Amino acid sequence: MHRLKRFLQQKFQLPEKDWEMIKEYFQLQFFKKNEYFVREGKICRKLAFIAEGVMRYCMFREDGTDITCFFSYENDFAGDPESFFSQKPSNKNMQALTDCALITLSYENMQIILQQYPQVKEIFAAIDNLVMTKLLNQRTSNLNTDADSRYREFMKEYPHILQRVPQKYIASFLGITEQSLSRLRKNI
Amino acid sequence: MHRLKRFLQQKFQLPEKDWEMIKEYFQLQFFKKNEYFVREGKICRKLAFIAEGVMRYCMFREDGTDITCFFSYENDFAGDPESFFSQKPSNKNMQALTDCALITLSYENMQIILQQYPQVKEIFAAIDNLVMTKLLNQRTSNLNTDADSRYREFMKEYPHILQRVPQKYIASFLGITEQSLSRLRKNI
DNA sequence: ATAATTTTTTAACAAATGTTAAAAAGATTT
DNA sequence: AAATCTTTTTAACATTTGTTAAAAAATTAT
Repeated sequence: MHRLKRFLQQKFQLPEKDWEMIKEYFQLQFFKKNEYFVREGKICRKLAFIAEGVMRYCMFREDGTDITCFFSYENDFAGDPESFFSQKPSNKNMQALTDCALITLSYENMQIILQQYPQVKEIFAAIDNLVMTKLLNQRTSNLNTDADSRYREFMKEYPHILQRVPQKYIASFLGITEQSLSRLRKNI
Repeated sequence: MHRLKRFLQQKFQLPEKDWEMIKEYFQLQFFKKNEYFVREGKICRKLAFIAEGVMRYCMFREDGTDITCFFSYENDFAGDPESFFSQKPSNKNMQALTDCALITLSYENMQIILQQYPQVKEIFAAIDNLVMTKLLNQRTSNLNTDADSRYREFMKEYPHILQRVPQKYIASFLGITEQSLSRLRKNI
């Protein structure tokens, strides 16, 4: 819990007393490696702050290929905003790649917070912006270069993830096969 | 102007009287084909609603390659949110690909609206969500398939854009060269 | 209309990545 | 510790995409 508090205070100057008011609406939940936090076809009923662990946002194509859209780890958010805010079934999955500690907020509790403590709306909006910016930059960074450069950039940008997740997921994130990734790693 | 009004009313149920109050803060601006709305290194001082035209969000690599991150057209938004909200220089460009009619909102005017008409905040937040969702799905759709499938998916998803912009931009959006795109188009 | 510029196509060859299959290495369970 | 399962590497060959250069087609400017 303490991690979320520190994050909100440092990044968004959430006042101590506001934290005291809203903290009871959050719940600390643990997910084992490979468990799913969001499932295709089901409604995403909670958003989460990742206190500990690495997760991936992924899709499964009809032909069986498994695509990692992106990774999230400590101090980032998890969940499918599209499904969460609309409370309609998600078309994506979010999976824990390590044992994870998530601080979750249910849809109902979010409603309560927004109604009772409207000053917190600004923070929710700021988080939205943060996530949007992350998405914008991610799309940007790995386009139009060969797999080798993409992997080098990945190593620079996400050194923390590199050690903690199987290469197959990194490969699918980069848009190549695990064999290709293994091959290009030889030349580095 | 009328297009923005209709959009906000239909999508977000903006009340007529709210529109009457805020409309004076927007400005109708025209951009000629190939002109830039956002420039790398400059602060994005306005956000825009695209009333007419097609734009692209792009980057120029040091090696001279020109990357199209994505396209936007009628009823979508334009501008670099990261630069706009932080009022720091942008690292991206937004270029008109056809003659465009934009309904713009300056940073100063946004501040005024948010202060004087706080009920509009919800709509701004909803727009943020809309943009985020678009970004999420875009990242998702064109990963881990060959260029041919990506192009076919692009045709399905963005039939409007197809006819209106040079193929080289579509190629750079798909992550291939214009020659490769031309080649695969032969087989369709 | 003509000229100039930009965009699209074509082709031959090079380089990168996919596919398949198998072995090796590493991790996890019994 | 052994057995099982998962991940990573390797290799040969096929396919896709990039590169270079040039011509053709389309668009824009004079």
